[in-house]
Amino acid sequence: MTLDKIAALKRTKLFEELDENTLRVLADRALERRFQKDEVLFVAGEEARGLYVIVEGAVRAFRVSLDGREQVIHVERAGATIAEVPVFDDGTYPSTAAAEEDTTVLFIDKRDMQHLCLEHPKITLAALRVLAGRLRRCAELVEALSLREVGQRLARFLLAEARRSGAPTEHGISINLSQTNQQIAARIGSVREVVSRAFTRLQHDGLIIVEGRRLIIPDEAVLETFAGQR
Amino acid sequence: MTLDKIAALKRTKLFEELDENTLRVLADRALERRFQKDEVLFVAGEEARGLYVIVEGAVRAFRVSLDGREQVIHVERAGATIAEVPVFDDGTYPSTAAAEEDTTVLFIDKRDMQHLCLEHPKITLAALRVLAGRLRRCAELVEALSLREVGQRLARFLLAEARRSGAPTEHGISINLSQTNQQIAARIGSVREVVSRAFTRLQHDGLIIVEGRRLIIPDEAVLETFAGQR
DNA sequence: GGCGGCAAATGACTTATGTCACACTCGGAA
DNA sequence: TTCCGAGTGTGACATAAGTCATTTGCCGCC
Repeated sequence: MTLDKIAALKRTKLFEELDENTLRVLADRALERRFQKDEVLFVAGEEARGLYVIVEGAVRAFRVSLDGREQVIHVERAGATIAEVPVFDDGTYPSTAAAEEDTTVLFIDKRDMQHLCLEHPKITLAALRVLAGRLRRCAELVEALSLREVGQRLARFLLAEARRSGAPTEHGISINLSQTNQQIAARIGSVREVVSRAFTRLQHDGLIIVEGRRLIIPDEAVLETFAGQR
Repeated sequence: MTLDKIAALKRTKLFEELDENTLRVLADRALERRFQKDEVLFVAGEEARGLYVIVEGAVRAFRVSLDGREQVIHVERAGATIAEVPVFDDGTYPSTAAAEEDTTVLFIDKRDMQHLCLEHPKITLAALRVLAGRLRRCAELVEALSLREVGQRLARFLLAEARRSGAPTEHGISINLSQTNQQIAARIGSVREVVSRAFTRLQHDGLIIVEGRRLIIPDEAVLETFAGQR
């Protein structure tokens, strides 16, 4: 069904401004693909063939060290796109990408994208905004890795999760952690055990309340201060 | 003198494709400013007013920790631009920027840039490529900080310097280091002393030959292997 | 209702990195 | 030449973070 493809495209920052006709054409050329959790979409260094629109699920872009440790560069969810960088600068994929959960994507050929950009300058502008945002986050990550310790990085991660999926309750913001400590570690640049200890520490200091995989941030401002957020 | 302004603009990736007339108009509206070494162009978090084109010298964009340690996000030299991100996504400056040496820049108002983009889609495309490249490097930096140790990060830094300003000699690639160990530390995410030791180590292992602030990389490939470069 | 397996917690230990202190080198200015 | 200051080198030490091994807890499934 072409219909939900169109809807999926329209949800993205990149294509939200396209008219119905162009969307339809694009949707026709877009390939639907499904990936199971941890299945790899593409590998860093490969020649890039196109862009991925996430219809459902989530994808992480990451790098791996020789000993197998992963560092996540960014995670994108439904409505976002992956692999814009190599599509726009004609290089290889800068990171490896894998499904963070079972995921459905639309694949759009690089050439289709490039033609589209020439005909619809709005897409180029939208892409520019997307990349600018990603660059901001990337700089943030660099700062965190270099200048903050693990506890602070975890605090920042939790604050981000709270903003993304947290629910206010009478005792504070409640979060259902969908990630394992392992996954969190890969995002904040650490390892499982250290994340586990950092959690214990935050809880002990009263900055968070942990109940299994659900947790509560009693006071966002206090946690932000601890995180050294500006 | 408007003439050298035009030349300076034409040297950039962003404006190289503009015709003489548009360049002239842009040059007229561009403000020339000079900064001494370590003078600050703008501070992270400030409302962004415009874009900087580096005419001469170099500028570093960085973040600082509470205890004053700096982490450089990127360094740009003559012919490059600084602060595209906030100009294109209308936010605040993501990092603080300071002159890495005595520097001359052209300041272009954000609005001028935005108008220019609407009238000249090529600029938008060029900007896209610039940001894509920057994102690549930023991901590289994240990987290095998270998954490589200081010795490897230093090796990567030296390889990059070799490519930028190295000269081939009969004994290998020769580099004149213009940065102090302090500056290098801020770029690779470490501190002066540790960089100093890392240098000693690389030299001891025969990966580099040091003669004061000039050094030689006898075998680029070997150093690359050590750096864990793909 | 018990079994199996994955993830979390935790103690014990190692290590890379950062901190502090101090001595040394070098080049420019007077 | 001598002095000065900035930058470098290096030993001694502190510590956050990573590694390893083991236990505990939880949850789904047979």
